[in-house]
Amino acid sequence: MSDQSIIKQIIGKTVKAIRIKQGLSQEDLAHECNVDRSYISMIEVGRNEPSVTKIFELCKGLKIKPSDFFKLVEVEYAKLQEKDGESS
Amino acid sequence: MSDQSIIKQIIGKTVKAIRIKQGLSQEDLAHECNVDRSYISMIEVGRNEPSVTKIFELCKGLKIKPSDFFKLVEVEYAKLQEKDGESS
DNA sequence: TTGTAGACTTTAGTCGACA
DNA sequence: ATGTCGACTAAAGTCTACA
Repeated sequence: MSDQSIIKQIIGKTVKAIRIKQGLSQEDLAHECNVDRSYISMIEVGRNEPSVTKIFELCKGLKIKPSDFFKLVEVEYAKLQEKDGESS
Repeated sequence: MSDQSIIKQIIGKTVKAIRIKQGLSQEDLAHECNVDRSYISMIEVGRNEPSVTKIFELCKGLKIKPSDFFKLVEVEYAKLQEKDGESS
């Protein structure tokens, strides 16, 4: 229940953080990736969880390697797992 | 058109390769991740593209870090991009 | 042990318009 | 420059059963 929604929140925050750091607007990024601007917004806000394909495209626009992107996500995910107290 | 289907093929092959290496059956993995076995099959065959959330769960069962998983995917993806002749 | 089919519910993803 | 609503099409994801 928690897991399914946690990931998309993290992805959204991560995309936004990188986009800001690159000095891009949502529209800039949307244009780079050939998607609608509103879709970028949905992702960043955590309303939609982008598919891997989309994330690869986003990473192209964000000029970051997908594996590096997921490393960031992974770290945040691990943090939240601690809080929730997940015993592997 | 090509890109959208390439990724799921790569993900499928990658999941399968790791699963085999771990000596797990599809059913073992399905049980680890609390999903149906047929779903694992669909992924491996490249019929469905699992969401990031699902991939994180799969990685837990496969005992691999998501970022490492995506590194493998990324490498294969890069290879195919060469073949297709993607500039950038 | 794996692939697939079918039927179903939920969600991603596209787009235009408005706050 | 960003979030959201509404409506739509496509695809994910679940499950049972059969090759």
